[in-house]
Amino acid sequence: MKVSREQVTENRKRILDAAARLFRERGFDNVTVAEVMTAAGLTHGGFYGHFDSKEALIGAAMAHEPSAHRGRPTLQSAGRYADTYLSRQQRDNVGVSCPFSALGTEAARASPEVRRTLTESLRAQIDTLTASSQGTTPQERRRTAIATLSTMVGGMVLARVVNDEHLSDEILAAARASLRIA
Amino acid sequence: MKVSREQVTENRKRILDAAARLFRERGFDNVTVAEVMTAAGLTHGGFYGHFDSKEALIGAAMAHEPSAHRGRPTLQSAGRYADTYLSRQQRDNVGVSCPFSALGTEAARASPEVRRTLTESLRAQIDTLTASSQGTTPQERRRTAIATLSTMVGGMVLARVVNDEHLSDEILAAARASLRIA
DNA sequence: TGTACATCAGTGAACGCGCGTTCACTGATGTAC
DNA sequence: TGTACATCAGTGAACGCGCGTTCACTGATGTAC
Repeated sequence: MKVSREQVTENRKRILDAAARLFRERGFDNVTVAEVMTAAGLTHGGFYGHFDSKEALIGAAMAHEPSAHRGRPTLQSAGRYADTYLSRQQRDNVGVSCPFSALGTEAARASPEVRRTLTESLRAQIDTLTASSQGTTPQERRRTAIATLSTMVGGMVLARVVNDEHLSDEILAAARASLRIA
Repeated sequence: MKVSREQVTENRKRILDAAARLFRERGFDNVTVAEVMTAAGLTHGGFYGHFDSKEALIGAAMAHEPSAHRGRPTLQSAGRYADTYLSRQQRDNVGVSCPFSALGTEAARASPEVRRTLTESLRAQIDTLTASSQGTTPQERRRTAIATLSTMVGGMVLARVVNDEHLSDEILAAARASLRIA
């Protein structure tokens, strides 16, 4: 049955929210179109009214700001941001975490659209973090910001791979302790 | 036709070499058993004489030291190791690179066996790197080593995701410059 | 404002391809004598 | 050492399941009058 225009917009948002979460939790290849639609409260047949293909959904989901992220405090200090990023809480909630730490190695092989989206997102994060990074010149602060993001992403990837929670916690703590943030 | 015992051992090694390379290049899910066998110079039907399942192959491939890695200089300094790790050469040859940077986000969802293997491998790398890391106490050197590995892995993941080679080079350089290695 | 009808978002069955896995067969290996 | 034969690694056709995608249908929306 036809639904109202507002409902269509709402449904699309729910599909993207579900996709963003499920892809982070299980990877692009281990989530089916039908699962995404079910999680969005719909049936799989309607999917192609919203997107051309699963690949198009992946592209849109990576460009989508999930509802779970909205309304979060964004103007916290860089140090607090990093501590939150490298928390056990984030590690254990991969569904709402940063796409680089949740999907980075897969994203490197994804469509040009996905890589373009993530590249822009990373540029924005570098610029933001540069302002609060240590260094005497703008160039040095930018270098520090990039290194900080590398440590955050790598620390989270390693913390999620290892099967020993004690070591995982140690990795998060070591990564946090090493950051040079104002 | 039956083959000699030495040939069986050699074939198994070739399957594991092919799998280790193909999985890094394309991810566990985007490589078929038939492709691995073809790359090893065999046909797909023989696969189950060597391994119980594709999942078992993934486990064995992650525990396998690929032939491409053997004979490499291992006793170089930590600084040289890090510079090599964070080189454009490594970035562009994902097939022979470190499993964490090539498959990290997928490995986090892989079988217990894969995670166990990678955890042991990471422990060994932490111990090795601790010896050449900065810090006044063993604990501090160990923390530095973990942070260094995090930066290396994260820097390589980010460098491979972005679709702008200039930015990618900049990430590698910034990550290299930030390391605190003796 | 009310009514008739065209539109079209969503449903669920069906399709077909790809891939992991199985299996009967082949023929070289390697052992028993 | 040579011969007969049992073993078994590898071959390639076939199976069957899962998943992306399609499509005829439904019925609520929203528009024309």
